[in-house]
Amino acid sequence: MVEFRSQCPIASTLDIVGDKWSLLILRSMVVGATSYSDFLASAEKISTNILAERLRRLEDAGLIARTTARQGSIRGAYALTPRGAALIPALQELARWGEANIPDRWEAPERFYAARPEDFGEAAPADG
Amino acid sequence: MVEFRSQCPIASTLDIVGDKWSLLILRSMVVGATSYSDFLASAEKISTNILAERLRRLEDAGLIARTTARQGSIRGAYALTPRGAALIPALQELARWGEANIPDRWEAPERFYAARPEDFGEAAPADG
DNA sequence: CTTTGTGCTTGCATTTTGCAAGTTAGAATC
DNA sequence: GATTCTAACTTGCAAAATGCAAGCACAAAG
Repeated sequence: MVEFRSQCPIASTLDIVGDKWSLLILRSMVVGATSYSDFLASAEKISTNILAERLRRLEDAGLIARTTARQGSIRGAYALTPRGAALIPALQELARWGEANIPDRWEAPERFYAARPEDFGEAAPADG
Repeated sequence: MVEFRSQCPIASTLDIVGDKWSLLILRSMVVGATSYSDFLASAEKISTNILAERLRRLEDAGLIARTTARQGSIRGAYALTPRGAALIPALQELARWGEANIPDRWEAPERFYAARPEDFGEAAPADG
């Protein structure tokens, strides 16, 4: 369980996702990552033990859900829960700040700024 | 100097303010804290060495400015720079998420959600 | 039934954070 | 003008988080 430093909503949010990696994992999910190897492939080179531990913590915190890709498969497919997707506006603001205030950053892909919490509901979006 | 893990604007923003304390210091400034002892008095009990180091880093990063309260005084008064104030929307989104998704958090004071980056320009707001 | 690849775990080094105590300098007290 | 007082730090060491490299389990492919 998470230990909260105070009852401040910002401090408490950071107690859940304020480590060095959690928000980056969520970011990757917003732009389509679903598997362990997807996360490992991101530009920031997270190490495997940290990734495994963060995925567990984010699952425990109800921000992501692991739905094994096929029956009995070890291969997990991770998806944002509504609770996790509710962090999208915060991620977008952090991205906007970085683009505006740090030179030579990537421009986030359009789908990132277009993403909305409602897109990550219980059902997968209809396909056509 | 900050080492960036990648050119991702989110990752880079977190490389600057993504430690355990920086965003909380900025939060305190948004609601009026200006001195070292103001920051120490916040509910989260930051330790003095960390606080001193974070203030230095935030100043180096151009997010806050130290303006000694009076000529020759050791007593510093810290203020958000426009660059630091530009993080206010991100702080507000983190607070909104915490209020909506973690039980029993404080409600942020009205002045916090009312704060806007433009309020922290070069000049102090007119008084009347 | 060996090879390949994904999804992890383990062990240990390094870095970051935390705690308690000490230091320095201006302000107030006498 | 010495004596507290308090704000603003620094220092030393313990504890926790992170990083790196290697290893292991399991499934699919050949």
